[in-house]
Amino acid sequence: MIDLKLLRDDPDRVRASQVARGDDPGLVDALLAADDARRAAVTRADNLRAEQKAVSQSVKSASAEERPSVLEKAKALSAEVKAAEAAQSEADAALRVAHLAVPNVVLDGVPPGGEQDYVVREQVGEVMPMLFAPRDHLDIGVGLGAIDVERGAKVSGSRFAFLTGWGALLELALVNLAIGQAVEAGFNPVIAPALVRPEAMEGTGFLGAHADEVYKLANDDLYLVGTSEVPLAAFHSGEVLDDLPMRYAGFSSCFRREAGSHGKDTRGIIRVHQFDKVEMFSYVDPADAEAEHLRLLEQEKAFLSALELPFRVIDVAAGDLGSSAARKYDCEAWLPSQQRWLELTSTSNCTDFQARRLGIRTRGESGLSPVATLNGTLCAVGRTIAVLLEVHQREDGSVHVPEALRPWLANRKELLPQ
RNA sequence: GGAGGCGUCGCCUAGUCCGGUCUAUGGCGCCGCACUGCUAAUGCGGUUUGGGUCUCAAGCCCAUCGGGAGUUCAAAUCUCCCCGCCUCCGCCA
Repeated sequence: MIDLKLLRDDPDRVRASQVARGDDPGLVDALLAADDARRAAVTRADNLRAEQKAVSQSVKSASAEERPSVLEKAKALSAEVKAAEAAQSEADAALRVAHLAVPNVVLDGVPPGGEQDYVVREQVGEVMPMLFAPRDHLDIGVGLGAIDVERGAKVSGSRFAFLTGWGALLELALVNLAIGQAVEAGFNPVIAPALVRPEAMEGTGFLGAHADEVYKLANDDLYLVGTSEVPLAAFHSGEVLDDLPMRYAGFSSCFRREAGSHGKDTRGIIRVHQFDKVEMFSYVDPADAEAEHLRLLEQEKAFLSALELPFRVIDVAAGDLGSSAARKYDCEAWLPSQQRWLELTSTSNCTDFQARRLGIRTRGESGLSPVATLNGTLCAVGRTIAVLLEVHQREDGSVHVPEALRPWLANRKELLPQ
């Protein structure tokens, strides 16, 4: 939720943000109107309550002959208060709807426009031309006995896979490498629940426009998380944090319905319903948010570099940001089989937008105020395995093992087809 | 799954039986001031959070006793539902 004070003081800035996102600036005026209406309703109800309270308190001290008329007056006021309170809760609800409809205000420098309007910040590593026709990760993975999508489909349906043998060990190696790097960098490691209550899902904004993406367990009123950003953000909900910054690296399984992506990335394990992920999450003072964002990006770059993968960093355009994000950087690795860049990590600066909704505050000079929250992928395992296999493949079907992963892979320098 | 107990403004706690005196008691901690070579001790004052009003300052007003609904002129207190924690029983990797 955006800061209503900012909205009242500088509505043009919020309108400009909407325009940059390709979103409706009219939502800003609707929110302003809802805010006005609510304040009017609150003032009216407050005043009536004050009056009622006074009369009500005089009931006890009233003399026997006064009492009936005082009681009558109190009853009449009580009914008025009831009506005013109903009007107030209606106005509250209307404000909430209008408030939730306005996404975070984008930061200065974010490229305007849609999905295609990203700006490439840098490229790390070179895309080496393959001297043979590259195979895709599924072919390679099947050859290694590392990926089994047929049995995945038999047991769980399409977009599910088994990781077996070297595939299973690769996952554990990646997770170990990622968690180790994060701990080294001062992140507190966390194994997070993958099932959360509605409030956690709502508070992080995942039941908005993308509610279709989320698995729900209706019998238990619980949701399966699509990322450990959800439990990590909700971790401190409703709390006052005195020791900022706080940094976490959470490991969890992630579940996505992929409702809107029929026919997209259907082959292999690039887009599946269940995968594991190591996610960084930071709570910081809002003044430090942009610096922290770059810090998360550096962690992602260091991790991909350790895997010896060529990648580029893009500054995602305003229209392609999630509603909570004020800025987002993606790292995209080169996928040889498709000759394209594939998103491997994504880091978002949510400023105080998410924290306001979750009630996560810190003590400042002028009392309590929301913190800033930031999240970033350190390693989305399945997709990273896919890219690793493709980039490090050799003509004979063997796969080079980056040095950083070898401690967990029996010190192998290469994986050989079965 | 069954039975019982508990939840008060940072922490602990009084109040709940029997509705109005609760503008929620006291202690600890914290902040300010006084006293004092320094510290400590002592004394005095302050210390929930959110919202409204406003010269966005003081002040004033409203709400807030785990959450919600209800009864009532009036609810921390009575009723119902929900959530969480604890104890015991059952089941279980």
